[in-house]
Amino acid sequence: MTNRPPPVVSSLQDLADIAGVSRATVSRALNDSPFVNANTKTKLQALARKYNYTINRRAREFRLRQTRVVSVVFMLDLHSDQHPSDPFFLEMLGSIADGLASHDYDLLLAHAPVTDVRDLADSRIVRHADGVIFVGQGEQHETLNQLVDTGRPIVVWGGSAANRRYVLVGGDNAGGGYSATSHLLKQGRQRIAFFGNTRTPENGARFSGYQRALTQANLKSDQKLVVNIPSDMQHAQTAIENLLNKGIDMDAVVCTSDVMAIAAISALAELGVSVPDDVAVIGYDDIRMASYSSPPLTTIRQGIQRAGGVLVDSVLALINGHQVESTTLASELVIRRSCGG
Amino acid sequence: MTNRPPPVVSSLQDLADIAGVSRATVSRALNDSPFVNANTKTKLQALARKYNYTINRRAREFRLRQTRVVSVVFMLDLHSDQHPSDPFFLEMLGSIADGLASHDYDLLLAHAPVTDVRDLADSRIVRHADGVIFVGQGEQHETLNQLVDTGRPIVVWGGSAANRRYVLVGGDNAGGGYSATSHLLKQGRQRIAFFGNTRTPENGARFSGYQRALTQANLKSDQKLVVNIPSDMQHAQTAIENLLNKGIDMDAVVCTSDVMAIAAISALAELGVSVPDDVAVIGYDDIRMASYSSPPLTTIRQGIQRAGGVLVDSVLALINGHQVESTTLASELVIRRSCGG
DNA sequence: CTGAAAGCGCTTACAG
DNA sequence: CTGAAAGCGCTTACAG
Repeated sequence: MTNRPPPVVSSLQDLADIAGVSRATVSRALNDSPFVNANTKTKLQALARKYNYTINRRAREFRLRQTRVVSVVFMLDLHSDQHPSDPFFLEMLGSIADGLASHDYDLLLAHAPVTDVRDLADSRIVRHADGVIFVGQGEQHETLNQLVDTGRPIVVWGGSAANRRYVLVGGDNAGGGYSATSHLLKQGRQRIAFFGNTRTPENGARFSGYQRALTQANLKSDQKLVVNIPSDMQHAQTAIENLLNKGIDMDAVVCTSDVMAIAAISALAELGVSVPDDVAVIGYDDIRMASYSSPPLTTIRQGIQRAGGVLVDSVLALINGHQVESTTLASELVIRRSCGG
Repeated sequence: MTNRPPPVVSSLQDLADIAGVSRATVSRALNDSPFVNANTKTKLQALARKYNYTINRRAREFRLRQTRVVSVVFMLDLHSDQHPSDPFFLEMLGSIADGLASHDYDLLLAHAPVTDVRDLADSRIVRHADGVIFVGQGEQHETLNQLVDTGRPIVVWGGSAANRRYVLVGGDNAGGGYSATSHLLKQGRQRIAFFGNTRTPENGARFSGYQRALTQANLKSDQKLVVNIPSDMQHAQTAIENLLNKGIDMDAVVCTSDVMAIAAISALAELGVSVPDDVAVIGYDDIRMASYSSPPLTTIRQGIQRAGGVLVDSVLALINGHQVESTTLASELVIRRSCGG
């Protein structure tokens, strides 16, 4: 007497043959359709588990003309040739990945910088995904607007910009820039520099908050202290060196990212300037490392975990044909030691 | 007289109808098959471009039973409940993403921690990809071995381990641990601590290098200075506090990651201990931020850019049925200021 | 509630 | 070099 090997079940039909039903019924059962007898459904689902069968995803996607993939595009600053080594990106990516996974969607990662919509609309990134999440707008607000017009579900993390047609999720940038600057003013700082690329909507809003705080304190902003640079470490370091070389008077710096702030502190220390005694430094984002810098960084927290969830919920809603509102998440001042106080 | 709208071409058949050939010929032409007349091919390719048509990827993948996707799995330390906020991961991810993109493969990101092979082998991550790159082995060497037995193309970034059956790409960890420790000894340090989870193959090898350097200098390692902790910032900070609280004599720390080193420096500074005057700190990885910490970090460089390329070339070769050798990349001591000298 | 049938867009062995 | 034909594994409108 020979043992027959267990049948290999690699399609709906195989399972249907075993169960003695049609593959249509198996399809319905496994997709939890209401149009199957509850018993049949339970039996079929158990059978699928027993034979370790799951629906062939490519076939299903092909049939349904969907991909069940969401692309994530990081908008790199075109003026900075650095790779995105900012941990803010990784934390955001992790939070998006978690959100997508919980809805059984895959995450397709786009790494190349984006310049032209037409290229983008035709790219694998957009064509092979049901929707796209952009992290940051860079200076490509208009490109994003045009992409919406192609009808693809897209959601953007960033700051508000005029004539926006895409769904936006972002922090309260004007508020963040304001509270960072106010905090510094409360510590008695008067010569406060601003580091960041103010052409991006996020940083533009942060800068307006900075200006508002200054005005409110009856100070006017000094162009020499406004340093328009990409938000990376290299530029922050160079900016500190330039300011110091030129002998420009300054007692604080507002940075548009934590990595800039960390690099600024390092550059200051290297030149014998004490933080926070001589110059206070405040960051933005509250990446994990902010607690572990020397000194620990005072910064504006963007709720990164929450952000990922909202971004995912928003694209998914769009994909499912729903109307979606833009969202602004609260920003919070986190006081550590880099500003004294 | 009315203008007829340009025909929408959304399949091979549509293009074939326009060209007056069969869809088989169009398929061959667009896939650059040698079995088509060169002129026909050129004409058809031009036509495809004109009508902005590209082959439906899902249909093709379904037909060919391939996905043209490579998954990337970060092996998180199961003893650390932190998200992977280590920039090393992001830099590695970027480098892998670049490599994959240049071969027209998509990157599927896996974020959930991995425990059981059976779960893993059945997971979307493995089933919906042509191959998988694991970054780090964690303590799951055996799990990885079992996964190879399922016949899937997998490549692992990590350290060498006994009875390995998977293809490995990694740095020279023993050499790295050795040169880090030797460098410290040359600076006159004698009480050198080691921070890291030595149960992972990578860190185990680094630790053996540490021990070898010590032995060679006629010092023996002191168990009180060997701190077995996950390679994250929180644990590094706590370890410094513990050592100092217990009054354990120490003049240097070898860390198994740059983020640990940065956190250690911060903890030391908070407690009034000067780096490098009182305690020297050396990191591992040479993430971008290593140049910008305070003080700038002396560390062991792992060629992250090169690593991504090798990992990608290796999985792709495996996917194409080739034999693949494991690779060891050289490690390099990068001297900055955190160890004096 | 269930099944037979059509069809999604592609590739390729086969025949010419 | 080219085409007709089969078939990948699935879903769903239609009929019962």
